[in-house]
Amino acid sequence: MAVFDARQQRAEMRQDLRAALLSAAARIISEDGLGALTLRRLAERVNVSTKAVYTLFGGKEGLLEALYLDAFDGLEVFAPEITAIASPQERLLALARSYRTYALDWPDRYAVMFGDAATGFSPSAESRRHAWNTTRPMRHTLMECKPGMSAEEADFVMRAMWATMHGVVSLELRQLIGGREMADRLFDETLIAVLNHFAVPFPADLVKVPR
Amino acid sequence: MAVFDARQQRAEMRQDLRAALLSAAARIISEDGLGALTLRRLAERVNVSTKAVYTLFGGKEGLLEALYLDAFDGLEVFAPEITAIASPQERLLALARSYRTYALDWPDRYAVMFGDAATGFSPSAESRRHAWNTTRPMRHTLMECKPGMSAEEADFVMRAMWATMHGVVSLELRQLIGGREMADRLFDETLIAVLNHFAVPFPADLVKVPR
DNA sequence: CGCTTGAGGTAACGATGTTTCCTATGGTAA
DNA sequence: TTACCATAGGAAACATCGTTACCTCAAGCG
Repeated sequence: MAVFDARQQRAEMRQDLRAALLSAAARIISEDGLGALTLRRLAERVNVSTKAVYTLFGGKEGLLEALYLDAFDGLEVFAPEITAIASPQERLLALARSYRTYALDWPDRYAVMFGDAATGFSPSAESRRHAWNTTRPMRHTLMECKPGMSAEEADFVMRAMWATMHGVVSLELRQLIGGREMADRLFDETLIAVLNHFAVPFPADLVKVPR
Repeated sequence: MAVFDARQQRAEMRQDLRAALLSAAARIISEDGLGALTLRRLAERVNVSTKAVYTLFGGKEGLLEALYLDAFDGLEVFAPEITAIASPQERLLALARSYRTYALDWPDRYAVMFGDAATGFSPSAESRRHAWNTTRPMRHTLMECKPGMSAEEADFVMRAMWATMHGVVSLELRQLIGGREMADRLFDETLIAVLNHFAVPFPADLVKVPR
């Protein structure tokens, strides 16, 4: 009993340290960008040595993979406020817009999710599957918008939506799109273009686009 | 005269060294990825010291900016073979597909164009304008597809196309899309969805999409 | 011909990810 | 209980990175 408690306490401390490192890393990234995430700086902030990152994550690559998973999980944090919306169409639109808001609010977290190979990190197949799974609420809402839609079709349309959302957001973050209102229109219109193409009922007046 | 020749020869050697560094850098990136591009390795391959990169580019960031511009210029290399196509619609489709081919053939060059801030490099406003200018042939073809289209509208539709193309290609490169044939369909269908949405005449049977 | 200017090599500097060595603490078998 | 052992984590060294003083030296100038 005492032994079990001690073991459990050790496991908890391990988890606590892991969580502390992850949150500190996320904070560093939010504050000074992904390039500022250094093992020494991270360790100093949590008051441990850099070795802790190796025992817990196996190195910086493992740390980045954990941050990758956390960043995708963060996408779902918006869901609670949105699931209350009755209309599936409005809910789908809200989910899509929250995706963009998330990316614009935490561009460096988004960079972890879609950053290139310069970081030396490439997510594992399992992590990529996890990333895809975070689109489940959106796929579910999508099927509510078009009853009778097969799961395969929903998957395909979801990928199309994801691609267009990511495309607009990615170009916007790199300032390859004009201004904010241009990106607003672009996001809504490409979204509605894809939904219309796949015959997903979507009232056009839902998206207020000045033409 | 002899003075001018000598000066010209010096300038030429400068340009030669600059070109040699750029091509060697591109080769290193193609061979071992963007993370393998090191000033020491680059200098060794061209048989100069790392200082040459500083006098010619001002540092690694300047080198990356030059590679950024070159990578976008590489997009237009496909144009000559494509401009021969008579039908504007088929030409537009060919241009779009060549964009994807370019990205899939040189993923690391594409990473330089759209890589995140982890490299510590962010293109200047002028470089971004140059990047946008490489879409000119596509915009021109777009206007041929829909006579009477204003330049502003063409710009907007071009941005929508770019976003969807980049979105699909980006997810594909990160293996966030199923297989090759899935990405094939996704690319063509999102493209046609956008063009249809903006009322660009585009024969549906031009894109062979098994439904 | 003496002077200046600038490109480019050498070597050092600070910082990074990683590894090696060591310590100490908690669990385990006799 | 006691002696052994496994493991987490700290300290410091290592290889490598981008960068920068410092120097050399050849080309252009009066």
